[in-house]
Amino acid sequence: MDEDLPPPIDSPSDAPGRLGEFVSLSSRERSALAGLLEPVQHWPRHHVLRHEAAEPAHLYLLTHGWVASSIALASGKQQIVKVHLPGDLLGAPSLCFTTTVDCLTAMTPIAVHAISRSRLIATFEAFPRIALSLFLSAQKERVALMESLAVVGQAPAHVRIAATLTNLFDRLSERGDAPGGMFHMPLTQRDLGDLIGITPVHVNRTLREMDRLHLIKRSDQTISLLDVDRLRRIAGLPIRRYVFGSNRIASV
Amino acid sequence: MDEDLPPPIDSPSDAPGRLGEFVSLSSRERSALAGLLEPVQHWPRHHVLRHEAAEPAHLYLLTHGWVASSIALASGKQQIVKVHLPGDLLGAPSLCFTTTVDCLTAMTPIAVHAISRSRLIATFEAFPRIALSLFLSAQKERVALMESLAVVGQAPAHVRIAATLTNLFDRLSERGDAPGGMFHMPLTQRDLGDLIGITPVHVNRTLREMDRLHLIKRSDQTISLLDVDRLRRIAGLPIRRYVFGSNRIASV
DNA sequence: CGGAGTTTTGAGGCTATTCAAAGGTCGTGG
DNA sequence: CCACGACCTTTGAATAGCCTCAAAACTCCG
Repeated sequence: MDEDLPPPIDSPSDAPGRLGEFVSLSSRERSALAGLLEPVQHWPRHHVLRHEAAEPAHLYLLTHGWVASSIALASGKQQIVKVHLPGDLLGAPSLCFTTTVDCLTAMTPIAVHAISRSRLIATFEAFPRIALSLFLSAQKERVALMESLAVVGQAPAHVRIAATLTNLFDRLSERGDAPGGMFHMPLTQRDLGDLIGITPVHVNRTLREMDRLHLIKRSDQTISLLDVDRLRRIAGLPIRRYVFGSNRIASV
Repeated sequence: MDEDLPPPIDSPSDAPGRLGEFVSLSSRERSALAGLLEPVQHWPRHHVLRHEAAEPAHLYLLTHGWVASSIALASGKQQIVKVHLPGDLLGAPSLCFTTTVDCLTAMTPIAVHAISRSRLIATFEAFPRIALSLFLSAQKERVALMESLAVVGQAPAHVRIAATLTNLFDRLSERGDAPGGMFHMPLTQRDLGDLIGITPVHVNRTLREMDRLHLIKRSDQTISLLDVDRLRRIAGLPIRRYVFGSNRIASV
């Protein structure tokens, strides 16, 4: 099985990906979104898509691979604030600032479509339902950050790891990329540390302990969640249901 | 004492407050926003405006006082993810979920206008520029959370406190509520702890140490930042400039 | 005046950090 | 094909920062 290679999003109707997740868009709206996408670009692992404190001229739609969004502190440490997966829109938080807020780094080989900031804003004004959809997606990202903050602020290392792994599992599962709790895990232990606010050394000891408890199994760059339910209970976060399906905001 | 009570926002043109911060709205748009506001409600300190896991039928525009948005973990601990000040829109993160994400608690006596969720969404579709404006505000909130996460994840206690105090100072200063670095500080040391992920005992020792170093001075429920520049350097976060003024997105 | 919540202080313990180094993996170039 | 370097993982030992428990002093409010 091609379990760690999600199908690239190529056809125009799929192109907007998660951009219309909360609002069912008309075909006119979907093609307006697809029209924003510049030709696909491919980049290798470790490529910096956009530095911190740069000119925020573009956003990116990630169609393949993983991208970390990170913030550097004066102390020299950095926090990864989000690991982006395929379908995610990158760079939106910098939209209201004169200079980019986060650094976007490829954690795997990636494929992205650039999106012009000014054209996106023009599309907002022409297509209010697209604006509504992206607004709701932004709120969803806010909630993800709120939960990360809660876990990093209040929980010990093994809980932070459990929360991170179940979160990745859930998001990968939406595209069928984590069958049987197993998925490709390109983050190094240092990356994981930067993500959850823990030293790589301590990440190692904690992972090793979770391994010993048969919560996870690691091999190569692959991880298996052996007991997702128990990991969720350890993480201590509620399962959230999106406004979707029947509640999804219908087409006009 | 009335000296630290900011003037309430009452006239219809002011009512939208920060809702139009990034887009200059027409008077028609402004009155559409003002029309969303239900009559003002007043609540005492410690009142829970909206519990976690409740029905998300309303948002709130805060016009007076401080409100904490918090998330509870299974461990019994809670994280305050944001301290809202007058002009802030409360409850938006829950918009795309079937159940509310955060708990909204008054930290002072407050005044709020409820906003119907469904009417807000209808307004989005009718007024694309309002949608754009609220979208940008949501991105700004996202950045605030990203910075909180970075500080809580990577910095020791005194840095977290410096970042929190300068952030409050900056936001209060926009409305002239922190003259000379002095402002009313209704958060208890326990609240501060819940906000930055530190035990109240350790918050106390750290505040006391910062007091000794002449960085801050505390009395009553009031705090003075004696050296804002040094506090900013300790916090280690860049000063961000908003897309505003000449860059502000003009009226059609 | 009593009671509840907040601030302050002390002592001891635990989690996570720092520093250091060895062993492993992988890609690259000789 | 092997040797090398770069990076990652693993392990150990000592330490620092923060937590827990506990209790006293203080403030505020009824």
